[in-house]
Amino acid sequence: MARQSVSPQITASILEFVKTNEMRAGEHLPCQMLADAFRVSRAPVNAALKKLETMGVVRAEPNRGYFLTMDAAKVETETPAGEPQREEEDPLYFRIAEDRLAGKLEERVSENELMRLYDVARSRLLKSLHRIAEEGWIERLPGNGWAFRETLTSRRSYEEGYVFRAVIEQQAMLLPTFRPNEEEFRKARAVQTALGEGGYETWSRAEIFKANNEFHEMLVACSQNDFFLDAIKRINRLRRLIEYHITIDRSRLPRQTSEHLHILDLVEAGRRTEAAAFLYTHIMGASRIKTPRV
Amino acid sequence: MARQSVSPQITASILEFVKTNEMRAGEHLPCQMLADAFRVSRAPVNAALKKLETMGVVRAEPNRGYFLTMDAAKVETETPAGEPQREEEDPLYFRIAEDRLAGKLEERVSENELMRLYDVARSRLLKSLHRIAEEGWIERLPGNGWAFRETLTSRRSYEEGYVFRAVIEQQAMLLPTFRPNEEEFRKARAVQTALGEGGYETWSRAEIFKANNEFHEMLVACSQNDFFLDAIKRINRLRRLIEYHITIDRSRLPRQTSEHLHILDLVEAGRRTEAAAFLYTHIMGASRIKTPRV
DNA sequence: AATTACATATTGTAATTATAAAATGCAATA
DNA sequence: TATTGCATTTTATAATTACAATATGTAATT
Repeated sequence: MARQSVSPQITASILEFVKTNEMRAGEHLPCQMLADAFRVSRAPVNAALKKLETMGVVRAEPNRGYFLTMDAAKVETETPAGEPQREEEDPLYFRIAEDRLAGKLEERVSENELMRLYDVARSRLLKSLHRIAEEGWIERLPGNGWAFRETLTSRRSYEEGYVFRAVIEQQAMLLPTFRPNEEEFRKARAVQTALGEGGYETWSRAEIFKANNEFHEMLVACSQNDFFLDAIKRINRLRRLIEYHITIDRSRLPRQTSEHLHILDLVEAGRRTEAAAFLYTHIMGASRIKTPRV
Repeated sequence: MARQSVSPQITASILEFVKTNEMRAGEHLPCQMLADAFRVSRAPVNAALKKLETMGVVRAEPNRGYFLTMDAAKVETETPAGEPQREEEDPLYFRIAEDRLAGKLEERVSENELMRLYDVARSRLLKSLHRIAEEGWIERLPGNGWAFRETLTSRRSYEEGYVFRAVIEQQAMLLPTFRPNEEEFRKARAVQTALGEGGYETWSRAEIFKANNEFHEMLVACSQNDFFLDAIKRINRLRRLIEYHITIDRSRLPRQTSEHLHILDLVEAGRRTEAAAFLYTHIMGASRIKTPRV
């Protein structure tokens, strides 16, 4: 009846933090530092740390705080698979997306109708609807009900999306403020190489999709212009919904990753115009081959 | 205690509808047609028509519906100034924007704090906050409270916005799907001419700003790509908040309108590349001269 | 055949709680 | 001096409910 806690998310965030920072066994995890990093108070961080202690990832020392019991590399495998790792996104959101894509939901729907259909409380439904509205594929009608926009379902808008991405990313790279971030380039290179050298056969669809998006968002972030980055992030959130329904053609991934690496090469060689042009055709090339299930 | 009605908005919409369609006295206003146009049911439309009847704009004929009593041109002046014409946007939203721009609101705020400060109910506050979140200049923190982003307040992001607009609009015009809409061009020409021939001295700041935005959005709409159009609309909603605080330099308006007309000329002459390049410098030129009050 | 008028069904909002969670101040500790 | 541990204050949410507004089916009217 009270609100649901954020501390499970903080738990997951701490694990992620430990991994990306490649921390070692014995390192200290100061409470306030974690709180600042995740923009919450110390309270939920403490709750999360207590849980991690029961999981054996950290151990508490009286009046000194929590310390890692194992190296970052070992952390994930030690995590018990039983507990829901990260909740962050309400499954209801995905159910609505699926049903809309599958044509099970009419263009206009009322809140009560959806509450009955999914058997959820209004508050929870509204949260998902607001999120969807923020992503731009549903909107409140002036009177009762909501209306889906065709963003997700039409072939035409799917193609428009690719054009938009290609233009934004190319232009972002051509901005005078564009400046490659060495550290990020290094990481991206590592990921793309791993993906190209076998990862494309074993990684999950979600992992592949995430790696791809992060590559492109990293490039746009180098433009140092938040409006370009926001625009790309916005459309990528949409893409995720549609592309999950497309069987990934894994045979194309080696070529994709080598193209990604080629882009990094060109940028680092200072051949920005070439890189931007290549990026454009790289994106448009991806759109022509896949076929959305609509 | 129950919800607030949409019918006042419908009332305003009907007046607008009558004017933009240049309807004449005696013309019929079918209920269902209006309901479809505004995407509501007949109920609020009937309520609005009843109100318009008391205002003398329409008259009811039994079993035949409502009919205009005057020509569209006369409608607005006949509207009693006493009633709030159109509410649509909660003033609370603007108060928050003003206070944030004036630096009266910290970067982090809690809902209760804002409720006390503005003396409003939570439900109303949340509506404004959600709208602001959708516009991208505030975000929910994971725990309690909300955090403003620097979108509105920093000089840097103000300039980034101009770059984004210039790029998007130029590129939209260069898309192969771009196709000028004759009717819209004609209307835009009329508005810009009126503005250039004296309107720049008499129109209100809001009217000038609206005309300018509509011109640019019309151009982008011709690209037939909703992602480009959405991106521009999104950033224009932001701009409205900031530019309201800048004293319009009316002496620049004749030049601005003549540039707008020049763009229309170039497009209609089929010189799209030139038009797009000119559009780019037109937008960037505007950014350098104005100075935001921050 | 289209539209209205009216009766009825349905919908979403605003107000009001109880309550768990988050935030925070401060003494104790390393 | 930085950090923890703990007690206290503050915050936001989920569940309920009443009711005005919206939506809609249908007979009557033109």
